[in-house]
Amino acid sequence: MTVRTRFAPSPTGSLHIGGARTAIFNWLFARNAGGEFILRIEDTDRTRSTEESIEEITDAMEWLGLDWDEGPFRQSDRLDIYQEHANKLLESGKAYKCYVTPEELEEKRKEAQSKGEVLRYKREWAKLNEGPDNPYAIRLQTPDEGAIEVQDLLRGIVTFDAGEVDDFVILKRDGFPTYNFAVVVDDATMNITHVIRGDDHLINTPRQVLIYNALSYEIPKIAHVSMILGADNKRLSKRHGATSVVAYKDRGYLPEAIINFLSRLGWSYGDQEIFSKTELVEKFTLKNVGKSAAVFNEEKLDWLNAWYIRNEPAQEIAKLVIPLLKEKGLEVELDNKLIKIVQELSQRAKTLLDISNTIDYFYADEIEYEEKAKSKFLKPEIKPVLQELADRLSSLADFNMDEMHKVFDQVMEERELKLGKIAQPLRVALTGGTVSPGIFEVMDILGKDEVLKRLSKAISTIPNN
RNA sequence: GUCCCCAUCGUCUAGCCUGGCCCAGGACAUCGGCCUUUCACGCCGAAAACAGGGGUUCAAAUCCCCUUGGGGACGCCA
Repeated sequence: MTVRTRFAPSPTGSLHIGGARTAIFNWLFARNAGGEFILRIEDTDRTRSTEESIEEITDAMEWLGLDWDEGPFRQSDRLDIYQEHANKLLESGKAYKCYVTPEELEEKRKEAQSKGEVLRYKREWAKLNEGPDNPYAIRLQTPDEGAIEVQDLLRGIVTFDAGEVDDFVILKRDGFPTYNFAVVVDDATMNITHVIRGDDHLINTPRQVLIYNALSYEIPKIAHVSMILGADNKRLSKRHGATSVVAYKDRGYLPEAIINFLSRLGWSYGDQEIFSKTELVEKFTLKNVGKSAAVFNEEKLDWLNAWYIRNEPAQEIAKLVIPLLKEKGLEVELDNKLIKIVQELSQRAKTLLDISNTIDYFYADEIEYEEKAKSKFLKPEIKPVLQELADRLSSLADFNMDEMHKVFDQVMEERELKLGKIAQPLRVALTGGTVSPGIFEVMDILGKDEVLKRLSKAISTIPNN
């Protein structure tokens, strides 16, 4: 039988980190098994679901490279299927109509709460408000005692007391299914073989088991993976800062880094840290998935992102940087110069923004000096050195790094100066600051004319003692 | 409160199932050093954990129990 997994987000916001991890696990599991990955939108909450969210989620998944074989299906398009199933249960007496209004229940709930209790729905309330035209919800008739066993691929058999589960709603009075009902009907009718989802759903599973049984559907294999927590050990949420995939995209992270990082959260393969996507597909098994919750550690993500920026071809990174520069009002083409710059800057960037934010001096018409750098390095005693450098560099017929090195060797020897003594002032002259790629690389990228122009500006800036 | 899940360095984790190879390995972060024209990269090194208690056993991070701690769920949300 073909393995079929699914990712079933509810469109109430953009794809968040936890959802992305679940999606990745399902995707990897399916791809590893040569199976199929289905995308299903769980939009049964009419008040909270939005079109924009659906688009944001699919965009984020495409960006991550999580391609799906079927879907996106929408539960809101399948209402007749759920109703059909609910009617079947109604006819067989496994479910019944409940006329109690949500408001009445809410009141009872509050009342119980004030007594420190939890409301347990009572079957005999069902006929309250009964009338031919009165709206009703459909509830599943559940056993009052006994044990409900859940087979979990990661945790083994988890046993629940049937007494804990009361007659829950499967079809709301608006005709929409509840989460538990829709999930079961969908997973069954879509022939899902493996359900991989967050830990927070484990508690729902006994209810779903009851539905499967009532419908005489086979229960798929289920694995509950642990959740991702924030640094404070609380469930990852808005107050932890950036929690959506797009937020990380916008902050200059690469999809490869996110995939790699999220895969390693709760899953491992010996001591290996860096995984290409193909490698992940090859190596992913549920056996290596851990059971405990994982804290989202942005520093490690940074390290991975830096690794990918460093190791990706400069041309590819350059393509990603261009739109970022455009946003800053810097129109740049994908040419040799840009690729060379990116090649250098990517060695010292954690995110794409680190590149786009430190690139300006390569394109500036006029260099502005950082005050501190200027006062520390552009001092009178260095003026003749810079002048000599300028003279010698200007006479170079071939402005390449070999020749530049020779010029520097000569100047260093004559003046008995170490390279460091010359390089820093020169760096300030050329870049305006004290941090940049190697000085020869910088000169190579700027080219002879620009180097001489900037040198002469620096020289004229320095007072004569 | 009730139910469910979880528990190895600050963090992600290896080892746990199938006890001995573990005075617990790797990675991020931290600190020190080397390299060096700055910043990075790279390399070398340091510090850093089996939550506590009780069993079982010749032997326990590994098996069992209790405690503690953390998380999740208790909706006509998903």
